[in-house]
Amino acid sequence: MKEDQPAKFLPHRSGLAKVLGPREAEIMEIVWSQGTATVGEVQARLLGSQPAYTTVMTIMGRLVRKGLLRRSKQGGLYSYSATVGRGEWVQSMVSGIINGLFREFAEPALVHFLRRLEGEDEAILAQVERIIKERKETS
Amino acid sequence: MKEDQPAKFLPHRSGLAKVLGPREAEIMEIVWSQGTATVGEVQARLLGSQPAYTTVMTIMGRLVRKGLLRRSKQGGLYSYSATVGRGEWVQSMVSGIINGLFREFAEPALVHFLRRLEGEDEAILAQVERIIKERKETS
DNA sequence: ATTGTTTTCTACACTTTGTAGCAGTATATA
DNA sequence: TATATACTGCTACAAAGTGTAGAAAACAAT
Repeated sequence: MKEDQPAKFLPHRSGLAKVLGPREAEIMEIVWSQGTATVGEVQARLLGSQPAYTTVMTIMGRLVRKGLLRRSKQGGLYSYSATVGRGEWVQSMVSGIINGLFREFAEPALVHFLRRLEGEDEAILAQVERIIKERKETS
Repeated sequence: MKEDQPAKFLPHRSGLAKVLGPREAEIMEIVWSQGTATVGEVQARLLGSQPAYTTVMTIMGRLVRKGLLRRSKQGGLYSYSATVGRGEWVQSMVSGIINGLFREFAEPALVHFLRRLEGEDEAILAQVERIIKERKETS
């Protein structure tokens, strides 16, 4: 699994907007849900505050530049699709952030993780136990 | 412990510049190391690319606005000091990021955390074991 | 009071993101 | 084929955050 190391993480925002602009996030969600989409289709799905067609195009162009979308001519007009699946992308984004955190703030990060761990449910604690056990046997 | 929820986290930068501007970070480090500092003192310590006095002042003023510094008149000129200690600030900053991560991406965050855990040293694993044991006894 | 330092205020550049217009090209349909 | 419609490329602008610094006002020390 690649670790994408997103440019920024904004803890106070919600969803993917923690990492992308709110519009960018909205558009990625639409493309992921459709698998493939044209600018027009995306615009049509932006029900609430529907931005101009060209606005959607600009943003999608930027997403291509950022490597999140790819596009190919499909009978005269472009068809956009995500370069990686949503789950995969989220996982590598999250991993990148955690690694960035540990790279410089390992101790406080661990402190907080462990504190959170105390509140996790049984199944997860069991999994953690298993990891530790395996490590013991290996070393 | 408060959780400050920093506005942004930039995994690719180093040190506090992951959360503050590079200059802002540099200045905070100086203030933390001195305990208390004037604009002039901070400027004097910015050895490499020494910015103008007023540049330092602008940045320190912004840090006051952000709540990281506080200042008080000390015989005619301002004396700046951090509102919280470095360790404390780092801890709450890191906690805020991790919480922000878990709030929406709990599963991938946990996945990655556990994967990291496999590489941690004995002492930490022992600590994790203890946490789990305590939890078992409590419930 | 004159000089030198500090502070306040203001300004500007650059980047990212959201916004959109205009002009040109391609498609479709009469 | 000609014209309407849709799409694309390019350009532009605003707002926020950050780094930069000057001008002018306030203040301290001699």
